[in-house]
Amino acid sequence: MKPESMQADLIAALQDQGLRITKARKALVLEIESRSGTFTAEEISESLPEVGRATVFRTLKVLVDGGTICRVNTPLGAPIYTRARVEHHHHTYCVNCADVQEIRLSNVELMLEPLGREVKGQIVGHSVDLFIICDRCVDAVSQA
Amino acid sequence: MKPESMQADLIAALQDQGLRITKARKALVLEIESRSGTFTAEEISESLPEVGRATVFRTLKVLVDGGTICRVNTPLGAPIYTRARVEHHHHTYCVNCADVQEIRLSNVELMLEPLGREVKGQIVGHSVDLFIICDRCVDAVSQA
DNA sequence: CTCATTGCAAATGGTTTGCATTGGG
DNA sequence: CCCAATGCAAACCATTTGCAATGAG
Repeated sequence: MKPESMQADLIAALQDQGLRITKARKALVLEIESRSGTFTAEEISESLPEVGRATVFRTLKVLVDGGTICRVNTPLGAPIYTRARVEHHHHTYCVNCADVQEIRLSNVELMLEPLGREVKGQIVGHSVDLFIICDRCVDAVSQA
Repeated sequence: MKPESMQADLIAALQDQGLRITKARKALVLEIESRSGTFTAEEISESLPEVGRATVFRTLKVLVDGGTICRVNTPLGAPIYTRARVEHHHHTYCVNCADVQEIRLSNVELMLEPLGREVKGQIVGHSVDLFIICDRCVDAVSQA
């Protein structure tokens, strides 16, 4: 598993969308790959001063449209992005420290199915996000 | 069920939070009551030119904090507000016309319970939103 | 070569803040 | 009376857009 193979899919995704592989896009993909967890447009932009702000947003949008990364709207502040490692997943959002974790809830899809019957119209997707107080914060709070 | 009684709870909610009943807040509550479905801060502000923009936002926030209205973040554009008629509920969001409907999914709470075991940290809330193509839009699309 | 893509800077949309003024209790 | 709440305008933040310059294919 060479470092190149890690980003191959992201680059491939761009090509699949008929997009050019430019210096800026390569830098962005590399930057995203280098991050383990979640990130914001702002953070990426800060790390890549040589890439214009607008291009960061434009490229993030393209990646989201291509399904390779995933945007999570947070109640306050800017949306958070995560690599879409799994086909479909959900998130936990710590209401205290705003940390977002990507999780795979094993049977959400299954359970959602019966709900469809209660809904008028065609379900095309869903968002199941859990607001939590993460372990770190629970500890911090209980000590205060 | 006099019109006054309709807004009593909203006014009461303000008082419960130790807030003053001012002209601006009365106007806002009345305006919210007059709307059947969902609304945006912008719409309220337009309908009440005598109330300052900032006050609209300040008051909406207060009402959200008080739990009497509910803010739904939409993927694009400004958040949408709905009266929180039921203790807890969810939303359908039409990806085509952006219409938001408040729905009560009978067994969401039940089904979320087992999911808690998969999650580290304390669950304090959740957001289950369904992205749909509403009846109106399904019709429109199929005719095109 | 040519057109997609870029960087920049200015514009935008939604919301917040500072501050002097007003008015509810 | 006093301080919470207001209106206004300016500030703010994240994001988008217009446009001329660049560079990938």
